Amino acid sequence: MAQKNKLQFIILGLLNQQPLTGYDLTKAFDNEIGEFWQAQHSQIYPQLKRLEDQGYITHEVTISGAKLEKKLYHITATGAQLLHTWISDGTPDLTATKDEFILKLYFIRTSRDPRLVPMLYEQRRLHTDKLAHLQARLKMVFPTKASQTENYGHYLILQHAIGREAYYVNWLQQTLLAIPKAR
Amino acid sequence: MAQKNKLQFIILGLLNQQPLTGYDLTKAFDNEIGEFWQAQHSQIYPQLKRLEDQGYITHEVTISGAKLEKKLYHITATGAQLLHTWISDGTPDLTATKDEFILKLYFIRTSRDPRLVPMLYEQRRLHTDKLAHLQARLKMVFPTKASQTENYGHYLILQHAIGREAYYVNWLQQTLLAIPKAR
DNA sequence: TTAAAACATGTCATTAATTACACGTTTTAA
DNA sequence: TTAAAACGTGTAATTAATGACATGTTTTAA
Repeated sequence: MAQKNKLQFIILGLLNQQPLTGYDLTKAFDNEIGEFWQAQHSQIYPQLKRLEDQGYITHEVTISGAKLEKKLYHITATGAQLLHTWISDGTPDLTATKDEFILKLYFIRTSRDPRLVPMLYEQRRLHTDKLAHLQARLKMVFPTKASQTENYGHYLILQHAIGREAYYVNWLQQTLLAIPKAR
Repeated sequence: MAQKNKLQFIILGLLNQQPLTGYDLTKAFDNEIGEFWQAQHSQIYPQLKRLEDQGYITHEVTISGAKLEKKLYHITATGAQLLHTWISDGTPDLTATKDEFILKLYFIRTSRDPRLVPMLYEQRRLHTDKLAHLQARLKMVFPTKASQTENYGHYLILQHAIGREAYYVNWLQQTLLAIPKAR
């Protein structure tokens, strides 16, 4: 079942909150949703066309300034229904995380491999930075209890991502400590 | 830089351990390496041809039984060099995990959404099963201290995957407990 | 002995995704 | 005032990946 085109559901999910242009949707992937999903505008515009052909969204043209045409997309009732169905349906496939570092590690045969320790150091630095970044985001996006309740799912996944990174950093640390001091 | 064709490196990594046929490589994705990376034979055979065209591998034909031809692939010196370079090079891109459940969660706005609790239960069941599966694998594949040392990288990533799943299950559990009892 | 399962190797069609190409408008700051 | 940055919408070429199509051999177990 391939990647099952999740982009269509992300677009529907975002349009379900408010009408947006293709450009707005593209920006959304640079901001919050970009933390855990990526898409380029070259993928978004054709997908908008397909969703509209299928009747899941519609658009109205608005003029910005003197003549710049913007297409503001709205979700339709059937689109909202499709979104609801997707969320309600089971999610039984735990997609294996394609982590390139983990893949490389698989080919390291012994703890004496000189490439191992530098690899672990690099990853510890990267994941420590990522953790700090996510913690800063949580503080910025959800500063109050009320804000957490207002957008509960988003709050949960940010929290989850922080916990995941914290685990990753901790595992790297423990692994570094467990490696015999060479020679 | 797209997906950067990691399959080629996986093939090189496996051939670096011992000569294998396309079929053997396909099987490897059903077993150990399949825990964290997927590939079908329809992707593997063309990739073998490309790697051979580029001089990174060669093959010899052997006859199995009366006339069944098997192509046994070997890594070349330049292939081994390419593999080494890939492993030694930095791995600075932390690929965002495309977890469909997390994506759905993003669109859940409040803790009273009736879809939320069933979703969390399903994921808890799935990740609990996955955790048990990985723990069983660890016991089976690495029963002794010696076996862990013999294939250290593989041991590390299995351990890592177990820790990751344990964290996931724990987070789901905590999240379920934190949700107000409705109504 | 015979049928199913496993072994073995390929191609083709389609979809998903990235990068690059392409064009034009509006706003903002030097 | 003018140039850069941001806004805004598309297409084309290429690559990666899946699922289906296609064919044949060998081994194993009923």
